Amino acid sequence: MATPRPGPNLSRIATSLGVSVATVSNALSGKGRVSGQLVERIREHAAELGYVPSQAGRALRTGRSGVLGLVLPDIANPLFPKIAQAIQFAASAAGYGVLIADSRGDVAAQTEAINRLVERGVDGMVVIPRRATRISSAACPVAVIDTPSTPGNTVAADHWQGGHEIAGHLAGLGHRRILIIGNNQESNVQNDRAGGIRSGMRPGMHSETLWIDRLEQENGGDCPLGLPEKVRQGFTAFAALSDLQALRALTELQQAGITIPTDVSVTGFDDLIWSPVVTPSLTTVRMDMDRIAGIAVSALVDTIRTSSIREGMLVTAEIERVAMQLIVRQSSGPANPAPRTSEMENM
Amino acid sequence: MATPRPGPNLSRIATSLGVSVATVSNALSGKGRVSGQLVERIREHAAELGYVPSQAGRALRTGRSGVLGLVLPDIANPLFPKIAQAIQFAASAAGYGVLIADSRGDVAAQTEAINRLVERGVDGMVVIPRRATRISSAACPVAVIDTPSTPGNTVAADHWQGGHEIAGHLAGLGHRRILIIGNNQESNVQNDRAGGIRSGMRPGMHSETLWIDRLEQENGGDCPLGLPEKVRQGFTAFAALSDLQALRALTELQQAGITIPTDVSVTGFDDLIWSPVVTPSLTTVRMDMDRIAGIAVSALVDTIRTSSIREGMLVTAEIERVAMQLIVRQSSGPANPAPRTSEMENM
DNA sequence: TCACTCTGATTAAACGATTAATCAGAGTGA
DNA sequence: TCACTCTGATTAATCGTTTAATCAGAGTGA
Repeated sequence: MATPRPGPNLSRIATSLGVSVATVSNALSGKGRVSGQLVERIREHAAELGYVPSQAGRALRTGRSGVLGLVLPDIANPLFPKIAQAIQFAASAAGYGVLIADSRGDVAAQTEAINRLVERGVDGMVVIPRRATRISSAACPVAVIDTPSTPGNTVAADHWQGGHEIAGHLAGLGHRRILIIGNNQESNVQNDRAGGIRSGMRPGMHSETLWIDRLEQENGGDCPLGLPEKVRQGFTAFAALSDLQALRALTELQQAGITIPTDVSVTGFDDLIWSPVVTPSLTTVRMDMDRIAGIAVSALVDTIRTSSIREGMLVTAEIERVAMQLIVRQSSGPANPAPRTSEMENM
Repeated sequence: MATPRPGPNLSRIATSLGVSVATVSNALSGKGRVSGQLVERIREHAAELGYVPSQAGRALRTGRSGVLGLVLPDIANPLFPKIAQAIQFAASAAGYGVLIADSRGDVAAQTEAINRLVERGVDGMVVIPRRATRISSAACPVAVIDTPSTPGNTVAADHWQGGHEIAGHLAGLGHRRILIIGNNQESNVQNDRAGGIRSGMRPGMHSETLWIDRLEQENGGDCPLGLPEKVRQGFTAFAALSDLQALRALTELQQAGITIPTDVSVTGFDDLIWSPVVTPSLTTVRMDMDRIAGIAVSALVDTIRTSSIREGMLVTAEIERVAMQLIVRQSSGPANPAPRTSEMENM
């Protein structure tokens, strides 16, 4: 039943060198008062013994676990791999581990997931909220990554500016009628992106917004978006608020015999995994996840280090919006004043 | 500097009820000898005080952290969300937390990531290896999810059978010439899938395999696959070994004016997020990740519970292959004996 | 010489849980 | 009455680390 931890502990190093555990601890941590040469001897011996400090022992004493929680209520979002990777990388660099928690999309279960993380003793957590969920009850510092317009947001991509980039790109190509395609009207992120597109349009340009969630509520899931009809109405550019919707638009248009980018242009957001490999490759806007994660994690870690009492508080960072970068590929091109409507058949 | 853990501990409950901590511990864990009514009183009082056991204290004493590691060397794989979700869900149900670790695709960094997890004191870990990486050095039980043909595999989808399903489906639709499209010739998973397809073909059928990694090595990344040429050569079905490749094939064919499924059929693997929403929606084969994760985690947890000494061992499960399920959608249809090659132009 | 400071180390007390060992008392059988 | 068992509880040790408090000894100034 006894499961002794393998490897040496402070006590073994201490007796082996004929000093006290406190001295070994001080030597390794650089605190307290230990003579220079003894520090060296201890460090050397610890290294050759392959000493690894016990997280459990340390956590028990200090009250800090060295672990951050990552809450992803919308784990189905294909952005997840990038987010998780970036957060984990940043946390790892700061000496923290990352405990993941998702709630299968369920909104109520989000609180449950957060509580579980707190029970596990995370020192803080990074939350990417599904909607504008209020994170307040957590008993630890919380960094929120959503969009700058969300109250309580710590840091996020500047989705508005990203939309602005898209609009500028399309305007420069001569597009005048733009269809914005989103899939969740409640989403702060998507609304900011759409707002950015609209604000970036030049005089004489016109836009309309198609919300897929509403469309599917009426017509059932995975229904056609009716984009060929929109082409007939004179739209020459389709600006999706996520690459997934861009892909949906792209394939629906292609299937209807509409050629991209000759006939119409399609753009997306996020530069997801498939964007470079589909034909035509997708013009999109990328967020610098590494930088965002770095800022969020370092702000979180700072708060953890300075806050003496374990309290639930929203972390703030100096830089709170990170610019998005336009990636021009092959799905966007000069506006065609008269797309060949002959070939268009609604499937 | 002192950061007292919030909330009550065993000692507070004990003094508050006038009993000893040992009794409280016994009452809550159900071990030892405590009278029925005292157990009830203690449980009640603990509940109303909102007692949450300290993982650190428990971990220090028992040598068990209650945390599993999840190693995903190929985090760019879009399967990741499903895997992570399934593993986390299964682990959570078994009372474990999940610590993630990835190595940015770097093979050497995989060992590093594993070591970090061990240092953090995980009780065991689930590894999805990139290639046939030998996992042996870890100082804890390891469950491997790859493919049944990998030596040391714990549990996995029956990729071979999945390929068999695809081949049967295409054969039933009258296809005779199938192009298999993979992107990594080293991958055990992809080779099993391809092998399954070949073994499921009926007499008179012919297949060829296109490895994208080799093609890109010659022609540069994101190069066209040259599929229209293959159509001209008489291939009527394109069986990709992953939905990402299927998507690449689908869009390349559509762009060349080839209609799916009228002219040719395209199938994939994994039922990734975009498969139902592209046009035409993708016929694919899905693995039961929840079941696989459930089996892996419960086998892992069993091993952890029974192995008295902390040792590195490969976990085995009773069921080691889980059937894949064919999802027929709109990208596959009856073979067209003479696809209209007139419209085909190589981009 | 005495009081004082400074350095370099040690002692010992936590942190919170688990658990083997112990113990008081009641009941039982001879 | 004595020895024994059984029950229901307590005592105390332990896991590994951190850190405040203490201490011995050397150096210093008066």
